[in-house]
Amino acid sequence: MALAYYYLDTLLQRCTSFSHIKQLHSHLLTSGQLHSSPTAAAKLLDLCAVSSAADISYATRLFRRLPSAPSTNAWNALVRGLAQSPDPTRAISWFRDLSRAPQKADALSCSFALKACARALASFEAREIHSQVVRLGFGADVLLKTTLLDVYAKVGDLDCARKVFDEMCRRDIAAWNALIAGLAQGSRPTEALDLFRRLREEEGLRPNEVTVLGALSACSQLGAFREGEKILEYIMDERLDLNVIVCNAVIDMYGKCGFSEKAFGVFRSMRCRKSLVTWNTMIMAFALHGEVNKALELFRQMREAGVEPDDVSYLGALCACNHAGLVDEGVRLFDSMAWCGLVPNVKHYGSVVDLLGRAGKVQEAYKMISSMPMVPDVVLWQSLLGACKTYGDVEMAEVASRKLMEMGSNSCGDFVLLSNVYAAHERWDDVGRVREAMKNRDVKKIPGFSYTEVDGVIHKFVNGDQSHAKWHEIYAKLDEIKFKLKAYGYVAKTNIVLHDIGEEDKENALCYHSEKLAVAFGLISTSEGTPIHVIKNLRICEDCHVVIKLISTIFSREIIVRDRARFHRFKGGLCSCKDYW
DNA sequence: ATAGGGTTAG
Repeated sequence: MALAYYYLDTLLQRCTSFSHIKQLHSHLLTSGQLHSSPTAAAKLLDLCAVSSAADISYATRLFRRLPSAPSTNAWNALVRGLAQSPDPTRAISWFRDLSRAPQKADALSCSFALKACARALASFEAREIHSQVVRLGFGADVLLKTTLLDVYAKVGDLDCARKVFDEMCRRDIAAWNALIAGLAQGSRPTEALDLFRRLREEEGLRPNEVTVLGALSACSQLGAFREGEKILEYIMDERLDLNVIVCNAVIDMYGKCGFSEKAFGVFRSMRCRKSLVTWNTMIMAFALHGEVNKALELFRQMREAGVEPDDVSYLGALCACNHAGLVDEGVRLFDSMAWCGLVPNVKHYGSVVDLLGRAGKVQEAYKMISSMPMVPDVVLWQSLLGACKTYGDVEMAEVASRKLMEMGSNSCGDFVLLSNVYAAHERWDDVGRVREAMKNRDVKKIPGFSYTEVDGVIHKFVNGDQSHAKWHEIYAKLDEIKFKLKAYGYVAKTNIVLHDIGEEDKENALCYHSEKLAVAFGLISTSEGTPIHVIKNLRICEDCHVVIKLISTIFSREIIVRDRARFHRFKGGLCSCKDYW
């Protein structure tokens, strides 16, 4: 007997395991419904392809044995299921088959196929489907356009995403959200925030949870805490703080802007249930600030709160140990991952190698790299090389450098480190050889920059920068600083500068590092006693670290510097990193 | 009978 549709729907809902699906399949087969009703067939396919009990290979077999030509719905079930499967590229080829089939692709087919492109990072295919969307006459579909925009952003083609956005004749909040989030995730946070401002000022649309997430992520990257706090005010006004993901983003924003205590305040007082990500974000925030004990305490507490740590939690805890030089604790944590059934990934290895290397255990770090079950990446060898520089290990430095060359790394920093190791041993011929190799290769130098915010305006500096409107005053301040430092017995640490320039030039090269310019600018343009926040894209250099410590005493200022890896909080001549970084 | 936007990571 054929099942009535409402009865079929009930059955479909109750299918929670694969054996249920098979039972239903055989029932539809014996009752003849699979043949007589395309709807029933499509529904069964959908169940096989996308439900919790899904089995995509069963779905494809079922599809191929369909008695009559599959309906568009049947195709869609497959494309959707494949788009969510481990190999989303298969969805794209099924979509191509659909385009050649007598049944036409509809807007949904396109949407699912585009999702697959996003997951597979297939930008060429996304373009292809885009043109098909237009040809099929779905060019004005707001939902499809939003998907399209989102896909372009996710495959890294932000300019295309922007173009789709600009061409939309009607934009609702989701379209804005897609672009704001896309820009934030694509490391273009300034544009994301511009768009967020425009949305509020021009369009009269109300930002929702998703909007503020994109904007907060942009603030985290920029270290823009004033903007971040304004967004937090809006969140509280609109009661968006009932959403745990929003709370996580706020915690992250405070953490990345240098306020671990404020982050913890949000963590403690949030009105919704904490998720795994909440704990991980807070642990990482403490780690970033070098507050090991707080990070490890939270790591312990999360279990008591019934939240099992995952690989990201462990990474946060390892990172905390790394920033504090807790070697034994770090190694112990790393080893204990297996007890929880967690498999360390390259980042866990990276963290431990760095931890061992910084502590001077260069051999052990090397052993760790050699014993890794996956291919060590550039970052790992760079950590080892950095350790070799600190501890003057020439042989190991050569090993690491050779690996880096083999891997095609031609970043300036790698050469400079090796050259410094040789220089420390006064092996000038080798130094010259490295310099020669740098000239012969097309060495990439990442320009260092720092910036600081004053009255809502971001002031950015590069090394030796003279483009700022107030550069004369800034350099005058640095001269004053230089003079005062002498009284404290300061001598420039010129050993970290390349060796083919004169001693005085070396001192000058150091003297005008971007972070010093930013700090000097902070000193002359903010009132006494207010903290100065600086963000830097690279790691802070030894000389700047010494100088800024002294500045914090001489001028009684708290100076907070976020470098590539962590925060340095300078106060009263000391730094929160305890000179270990 | 199925569509768009989302947090943590060396």
